[in-house]
Amino acid sequence: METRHAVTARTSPESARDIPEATVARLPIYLRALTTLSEQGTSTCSSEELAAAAGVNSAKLRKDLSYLGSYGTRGVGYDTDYLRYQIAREIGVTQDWPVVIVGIGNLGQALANYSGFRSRGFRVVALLDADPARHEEVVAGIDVRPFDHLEKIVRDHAVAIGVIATPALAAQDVADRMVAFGITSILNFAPTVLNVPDQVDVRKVDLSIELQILAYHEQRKAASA
Amino acid sequence: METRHAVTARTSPESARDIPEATVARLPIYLRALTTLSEQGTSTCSSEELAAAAGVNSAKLRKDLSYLGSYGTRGVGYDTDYLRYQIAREIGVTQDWPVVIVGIGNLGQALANYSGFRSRGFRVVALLDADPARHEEVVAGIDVRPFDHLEKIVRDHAVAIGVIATPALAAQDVADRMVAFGITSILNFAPTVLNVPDQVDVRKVDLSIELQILAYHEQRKAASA
DNA sequence: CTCGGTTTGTTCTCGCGTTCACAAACTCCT
DNA sequence: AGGAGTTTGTGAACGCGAGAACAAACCGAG
Ligand SMILES: NC(=O)c1ccc[n+]([C@@H]2O[C@H](COP(=O)([O-])OP(=O)(O)OC[C@H]3O[C@@H](n4cnc5c(N)ncnc54)[C@H](O)[C@@H]3O)[C@@H](O)[C@H]2O)c1
Ligand SMILES: NC(=O)c1ccc[n+]([C@@H]2O[C@H](COP(=O)([O-])OP(=O)(O)OC[C@H]3O[C@@H](n4cnc5c(N)ncnc54)[C@H](O)[C@@H]3O)[C@@H](O)[C@H]2O)c1
Repeated sequence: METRHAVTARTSPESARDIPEATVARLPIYLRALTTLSEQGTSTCSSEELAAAAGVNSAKLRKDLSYLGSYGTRGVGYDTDYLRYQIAREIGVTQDWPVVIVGIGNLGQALANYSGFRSRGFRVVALLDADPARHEEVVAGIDVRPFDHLEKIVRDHAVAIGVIATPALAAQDVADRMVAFGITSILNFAPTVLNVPDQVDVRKVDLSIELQILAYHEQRKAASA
Repeated sequence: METRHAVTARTSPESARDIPEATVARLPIYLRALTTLSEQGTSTCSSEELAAAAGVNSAKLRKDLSYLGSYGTRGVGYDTDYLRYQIAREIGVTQDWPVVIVGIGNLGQALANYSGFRSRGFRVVALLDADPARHEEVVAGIDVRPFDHLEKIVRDHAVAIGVIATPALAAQDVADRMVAFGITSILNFAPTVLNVPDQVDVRKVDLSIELQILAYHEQRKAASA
């Protein structure tokens, strides 16, 4: 897990509760589980059912939800759609967030083509690549544009979230410019450590690391056989 | 993070140490940092340098490394290549792991084309897809084959690790078959919770969840401004 | 050989996260 | 209305992880 703990309480009157980071990481899972349940026609669910759908302990689920408020009914459970809305609101995905993707190679194209973002609160407003040869292309109905356009795009669309899918060597530079132009959250797919100011959030997705963790346990299993 | 804690000590004579899960998750980062340092010609590095390259606290790094053994020299630091080898050996990536990818759509193709796996201890031995229309295709020099071939492939290549890049609805079924045929580690990209037996490890990569976590913090920043 | 400077390995403490267990609260049936 | 059954919300206990701090160990100069 990232070295990031409970968000320090900000001095705003509303939404005073600060939610533990571990809980924040699970809220999207609950949201997805609730959506599935809702689509299956379940209008009410107990913490036990929802926990099973989300793959967690029911006590943990209840404690997590208790940070948001008291949205259940004892003896009954939770109203599926109501809870779903409350979680979506807490996460902040009741409205769409504009997102820009930089590096439209193998991975960047797959991301651009992914329909799941839109339905989960995100909208890809631009695809950027440094390679002029790519600027002819249209991916997922969106023009691939030069990286230089980043500043204008961030300004015009009030983009706060950027996705980096460039080679590792370019990633730090891309991140620096994103930060300079006002992006404050970065999702990084390049296998490299990004240095950014404190107020900028970075989350990384590193497939090789995931596989290596699996390999470690796999080796363990083999050794004990 | 997954609900998975320190691996219970297995009763094997060798490699008796069991490494905390949090440390296991960081070892690949150290490995990558060491590779970078080595390529830059650094033959020795202190815990401070390596920690900076890996983006962690130096005390944490030293504690992590101490689980592997005592591979440093006080007053000097660590031999880059020697430590790199020791970590690779501990993770189990001194030899290649055969991997099969199921679901060769947008994402599966990007994964198949990704060269970083090979260099980090993994070898894609097969690409499988249920759609007959794809069986004509060759992706990254590998034939796309029918999903039915899974059993034979797992047997022939002794595959222990499987990657799921199918739609969410198909993922559980794919996982069930993988497990039935002997796969014991799964990397899941489909946005769904997989139910598998205890002895099977599952790690998930869910981009929407990552973005939603960023959105939450982003909303917080906006609220405090 | 000794001493000062450097860096590791480890101990200790603190805080977060998970889980248990139960009182409070609600529904439904009689 | 009352009681049995159900389920939430939370207090408390416990274990793991993070980081500070320091003694032990090593190097090199003199
Ligand atoms: N493909 C995968 O499945 C996969 C898996 C794991 C990690 N990754 C990582 O994701 C990143 C992208 O992988 P990929 O396979 O798509 O690589 P790729 O080479 O196919 O694409 C990289 C793209 O980034 C562009 N680019 C390079 N420098 C740039 C810059 N400074 N600014 C803007 N654009 C720039 C290139 O023109 C290219 O289009 C890499 O860091 C890779 O290690 C990819
Ligand atoms: N593309 C992305 O960037 C992205 C991002 C996040 C998550 N995901 C997830 O990754 C998964 C794949 O995404 P995608 O964009 O590549 O989808 P896709 O539709 O392009 O590809 C899915 C592939 O799986 C194959 N398939 C379907 N059922 C199968 C089965 N039972 N057995 C074997 N193969 C089967 C299909 O034929 C298709 O080729 C989805 O679950 C998606 O939600 C993708």
